[in-house]
Amino acid sequence: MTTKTPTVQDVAKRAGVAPITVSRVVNNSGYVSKETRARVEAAVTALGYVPNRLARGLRSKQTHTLGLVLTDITNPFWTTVARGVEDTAEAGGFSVILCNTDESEAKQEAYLQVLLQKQVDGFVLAPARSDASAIALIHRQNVPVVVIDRRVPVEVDTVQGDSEGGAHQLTQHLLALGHRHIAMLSGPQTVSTAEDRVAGYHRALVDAGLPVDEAYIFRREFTQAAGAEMTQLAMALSPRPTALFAANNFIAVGALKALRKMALRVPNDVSLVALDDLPQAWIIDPFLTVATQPAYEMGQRATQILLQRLSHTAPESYQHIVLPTTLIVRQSSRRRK
Amino acid sequence: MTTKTPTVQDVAKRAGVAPITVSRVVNNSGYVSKETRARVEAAVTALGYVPNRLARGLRSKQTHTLGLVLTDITNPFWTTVARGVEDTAEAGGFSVILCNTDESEAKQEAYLQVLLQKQVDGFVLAPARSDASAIALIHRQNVPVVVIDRRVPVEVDTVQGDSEGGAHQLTQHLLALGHRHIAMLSGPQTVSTAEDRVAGYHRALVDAGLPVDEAYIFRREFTQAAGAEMTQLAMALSPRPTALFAANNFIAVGALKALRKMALRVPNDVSLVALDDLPQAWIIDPFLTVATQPAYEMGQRATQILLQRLSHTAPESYQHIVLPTTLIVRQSSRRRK
DNA sequence: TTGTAGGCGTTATCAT
DNA sequence: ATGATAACGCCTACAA
Repeated sequence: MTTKTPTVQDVAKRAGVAPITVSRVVNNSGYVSKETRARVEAAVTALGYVPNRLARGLRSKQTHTLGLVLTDITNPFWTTVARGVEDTAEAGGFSVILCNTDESEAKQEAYLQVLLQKQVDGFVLAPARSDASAIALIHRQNVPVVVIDRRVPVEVDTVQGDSEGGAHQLTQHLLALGHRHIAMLSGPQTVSTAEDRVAGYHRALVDAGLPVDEAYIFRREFTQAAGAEMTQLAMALSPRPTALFAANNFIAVGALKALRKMALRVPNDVSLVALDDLPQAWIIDPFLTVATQPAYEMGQRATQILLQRLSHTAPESYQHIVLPTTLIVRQSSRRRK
Repeated sequence: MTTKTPTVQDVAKRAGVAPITVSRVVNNSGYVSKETRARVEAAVTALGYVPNRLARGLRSKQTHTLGLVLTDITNPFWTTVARGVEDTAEAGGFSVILCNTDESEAKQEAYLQVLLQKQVDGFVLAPARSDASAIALIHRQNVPVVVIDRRVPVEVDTVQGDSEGGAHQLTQHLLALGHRHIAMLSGPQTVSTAEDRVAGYHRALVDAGLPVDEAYIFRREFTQAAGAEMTQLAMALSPRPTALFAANNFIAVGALKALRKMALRVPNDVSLVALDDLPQAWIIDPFLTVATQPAYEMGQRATQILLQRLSHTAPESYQHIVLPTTLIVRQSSRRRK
């Protein structure tokens, strides 16, 4: 089977028109008479013509493709963000290439390079670290980026959940229940989201006129294993915390598993709250008190801003969107005994 | 900022060589003297040159990109498959574009078109339906495909889990525990995987010399909602089933939720088994008896075959790989009282 | 409403 | 070991 794939030329010849006319029909651009259009369309289907986007992109400098670079595709928070991005992009006539960095800077740079080489028109990026290097790399090629979920020390559009506010909400909730020793199980210090959550926790304590004991603040990865480890350390403190704050959903699951191993019951023996929900699809019986972020909307908003930048309908100045979290009180938190 | 992005030409000029030499350096192809290479590399970094993959693909007819088209990215079975594909592709120097069809044929066709236009070198495809149309569309453009998870009525490479065998295993397990009325909660009749699981269930009953009552076999979507609905219907049968067989993990979760609503306990009041496991990351306390498929390996094998086809090192004849399932007996199944 | 000419950035082919 | 030339398939710019 060496039948060369048909090109605009072939279609044009068959329809008895010039190549450019075929282009106009296929792209719905410019004037084409009804009859010509019909003839061209017939030729297209007869030949099984498929436009070559490489050639199109090479010539037009527009690939109508966005790069979406996330840190953890196994976390439903991120798959939900991805849905928001994808739906919005599709509605705007854009495709999305999704890449997963596993929080690795090396992987991130490799993917960014590939996507830049593929001439994506723009990026939605959750930087593996809250530093400027990734954004600098992209900006160097004059490609727009919207940073999602995290802050970075560069001027760039950003869309985040209100980590600080959500953490404040949850901590306040625990304080109102009478808890005075609350351990904070957070993520890496290099990720702004983690530090914002620590800040919200901090502010709630200060607001309540309570001292902040650094020994009760833990910083590890955003993983189950880290959550379990931090829980063990926290429960060894004296005085022992009566409540735990998990800075994300994976940490919360790790905490639950560790507590179960230590034969401690939630919320009877210790209260547990988390920022980010657990995936409803897998939870038979939701019981965790959480502050949830509007993940889908975050993806939507980020993409809208990006599309506006691409169509030059965005305001000159960079935008910084912060979307509020929602407190959902369930059964994992209760009044201190 | 209207600084045009540098091209091979610019690099060539700066290094005092011909464009083709730059190409040879960047791609490590052909002979280049040490000194020339050094000069070119210096020019590349000085200018911040990034190769244009569109132009490269247009000229060389190879994009080193694979299309991965799946039916449900929210299901960890599929994210695990995706990991297997991605890792294998990356090791072979290929990128992957991941698309999610939501089991919709319309979405599937749209994505296939876009990917074909982007000139992907090959596909790993989980067809939304077990029919030939999608594969025909791809084959028409002379692009190789490996079908994963499902059978199709066309000659093509396939990689599947042993659905029939796994279902047989699980049913036999329930029969050995004394269950005689087992309801089968399966997926759509149009998906081969669902029907293979029904077939395995069927064979186990026949092997045991038991009659097969079609009333105990349900076919809906592979979703939680469908699982809950089928469970309600099943538990209304007379005689009431003492065990339920969920044809996938989502159906199992739906069944669990429905049973809980009916105040029926697993496994005290009814046994439940499933094909496909639940994601360990989110399960505090795994208790479901399952037959698991080697999802990661399925992705790996499919990609290996695809890469072999692309390098013309695959055997002439199409391959049909069937990977065995593993029975994991936990606490959701017990002897009939 | 339709067409002509040329070039996007790269590499295959054929020299030297 | 390096280079000149052309071509990949499409679309922008400019006619007619």
